[in-house]
Amino acid sequence: MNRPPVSIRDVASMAGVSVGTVSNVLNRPDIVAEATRRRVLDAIRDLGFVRNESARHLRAGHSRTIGLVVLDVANPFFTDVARGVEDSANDAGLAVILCNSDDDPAKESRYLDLLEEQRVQGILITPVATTNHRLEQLRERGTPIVLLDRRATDDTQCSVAVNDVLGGELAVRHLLAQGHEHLAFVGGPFTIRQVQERQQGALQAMRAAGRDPGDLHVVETSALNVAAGRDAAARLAGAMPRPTAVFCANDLLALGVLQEMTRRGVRVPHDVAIVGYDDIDFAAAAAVPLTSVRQPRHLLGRTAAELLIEEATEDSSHQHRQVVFDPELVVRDSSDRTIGRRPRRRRPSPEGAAATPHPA
Amino acid sequence: MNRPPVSIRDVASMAGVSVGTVSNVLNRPDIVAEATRRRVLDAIRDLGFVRNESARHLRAGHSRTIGLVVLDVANPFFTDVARGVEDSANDAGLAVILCNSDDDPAKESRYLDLLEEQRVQGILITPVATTNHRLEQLRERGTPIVLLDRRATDDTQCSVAVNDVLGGELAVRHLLAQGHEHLAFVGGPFTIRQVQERQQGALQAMRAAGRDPGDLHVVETSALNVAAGRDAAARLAGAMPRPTAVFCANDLLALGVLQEMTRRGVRVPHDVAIVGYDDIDFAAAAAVPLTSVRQPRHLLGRTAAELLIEEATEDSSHQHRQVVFDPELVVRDSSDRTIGRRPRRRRPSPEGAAATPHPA
DNA sequence: AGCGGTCGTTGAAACGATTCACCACCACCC
DNA sequence: GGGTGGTGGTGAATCGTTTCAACGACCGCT
Repeated sequence: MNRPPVSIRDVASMAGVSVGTVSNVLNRPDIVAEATRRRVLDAIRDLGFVRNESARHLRAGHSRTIGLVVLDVANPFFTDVARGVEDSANDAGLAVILCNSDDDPAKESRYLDLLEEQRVQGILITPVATTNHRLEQLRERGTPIVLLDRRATDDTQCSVAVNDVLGGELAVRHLLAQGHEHLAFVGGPFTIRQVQERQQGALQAMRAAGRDPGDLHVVETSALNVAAGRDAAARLAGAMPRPTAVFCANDLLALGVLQEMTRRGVRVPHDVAIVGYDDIDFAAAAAVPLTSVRQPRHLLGRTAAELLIEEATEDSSHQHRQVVFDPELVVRDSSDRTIGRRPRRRRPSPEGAAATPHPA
Repeated sequence: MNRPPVSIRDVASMAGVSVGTVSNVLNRPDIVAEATRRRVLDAIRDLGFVRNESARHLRAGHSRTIGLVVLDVANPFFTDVARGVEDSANDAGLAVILCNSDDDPAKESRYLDLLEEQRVQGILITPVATTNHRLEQLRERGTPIVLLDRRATDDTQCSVAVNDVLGGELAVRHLLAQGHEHLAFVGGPFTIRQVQERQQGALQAMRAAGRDPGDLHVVETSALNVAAGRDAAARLAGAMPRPTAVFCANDLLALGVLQEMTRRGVRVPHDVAIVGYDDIDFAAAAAVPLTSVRQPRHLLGRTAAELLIEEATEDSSHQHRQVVFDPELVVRDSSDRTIGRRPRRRRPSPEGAAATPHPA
């Protein structure tokens, strides 16, 4: 069953050439004579020879892998980011080592050790804490690092993030343009940077429209899930004046608000408009398709990986960049005042994307 | 910035010992005298020495990584499985290299090459095709392979899967127990094994209850998404007699059915009961919380990784095993006939689990 | 014939850690 | 003093590949 491993030396002796020639066939086939090359390739095939990457990399000094450290792959955000990273790495012939820090600094640190021992070409990371001695150290020792979904505070490193303030602005600007007077923001806890920035964007949009930011009815939630959304909607329903438009810090909250409003007989979007954030698959598939702010997650991952690869390949001529992507507003029925005044449009079903290619 | 890499040799000369001793400090610290050990450890710290895994593995003959090849990590099913794999690998001190085959045999093959070159300890894979020459070859050359979410046809390999027939049986048995007479199955296309097996389970449950399997009203869909579910519901609404219970091949279909039924004024669960499959996060958070069949996804990944590690570690005494997990029925409002006849229970909110820990 | 230039191939020296046979040293005891 | 044992450390060989100086063969040119 377990045949002895076959090395370049075995190939060489079978083909009647030196190991150097075999290596040339593998790496610079053009400089080897046609006949020799064929003999070597035949031997490789017959013996089932497979290159040993460890040996290659020992010589090269670094491996053909990059590390990806995220808070949790089970989170759809990171899932899409990971896809982007992988696609990009794949194009460059690199493998991706995936690590979940679970928001735990100790676990993060262990994974960084592991990646450094693997001599990865570079590391993409959403660090648990903002300042991180281990990361500094890694960078000093020559491992390129790119921050994911975090903005670098100085220009000694690359980072890739999405502009959450703009996202909040887009949402509220849209609601104001629809003629809404009484707006609410639902989100929390405010210790989360994203929640804060999205609210900040909402306030900016108010100001820009000449409205008093104090008019924004803020409902702080204890979490970012559907249940919290339902609670928030219950609180909003009793408010005077009742807001006619609600911007939620994420889609789960928005779905909760939608459910509770519907249950209370408040019609969406006729009586109240709702805008969510993240554009998760279910936003489009909800009972009332949800307007939402979409982040270019796949692109985020892709770009981060490209920056990393560039930094790892370029010979110290690399210019660090802090890329910030703009999110995009996807308008659907939940915030569309024209609904009901004209025939219901069946948009080209976006939920096709929500299909599970694998049904399990 | 880029300091020269520091090797075990540098450590040795700084500590005034031989490289062998440094290696001993790293691998068998107990056989080194206290004083020497401390001197070596100090040198390691001062120089910032980091072991080179490539070199270790070149000697060892295999690396401390395992490969995970799935159809698509963006699919929540595989996301959870991947988490399980990673947790397990982490316990064993192994790193996971993540690969998406995208259901493309060519891409799968490329990744298998890459993993073999990395001399991974083993590979966990959901193969695109059922028979796969590359996999045979890999196994013959000594790389342990464990099939994920596929049942091995012979006992020359390990596999880990979930019993889809039983899942279908559980769903329909439950609906029959609730006293439903007219049942429907919604799912498709039937080329998908999971769809087929879930239907088969449904039929078995009918037979076991002494019912004519022909009574099951089957609606084949073209896809497994929300839109297809809505279409199926439209078709069901016109059927005579109209089924009072619908079992859907996955949750997206079920949510589509739920939406369309509600839109048509058909009340769930009063007029029609619905059972889905997969227990995705949104099942619990839907307008009417959805009864669903839950698969132990995390456990699936964990177990697969454990089998793989066992096979890779044990010295040929390994017994191949085909593990099949049983799914579990999670009953919620959508199939609960008692709803409305008694005060609405707010169950301990399961959608807490649906929170995005990372809000982005 | 002698020279310079290609072309194709060779062989050995790296890369960095591990392993193992072997040695130096000391202690102890007959 | 010579044998025995134990402790602690050494140094060379090894893993499989890449790289590069060097070399032989051959050709064309003077």
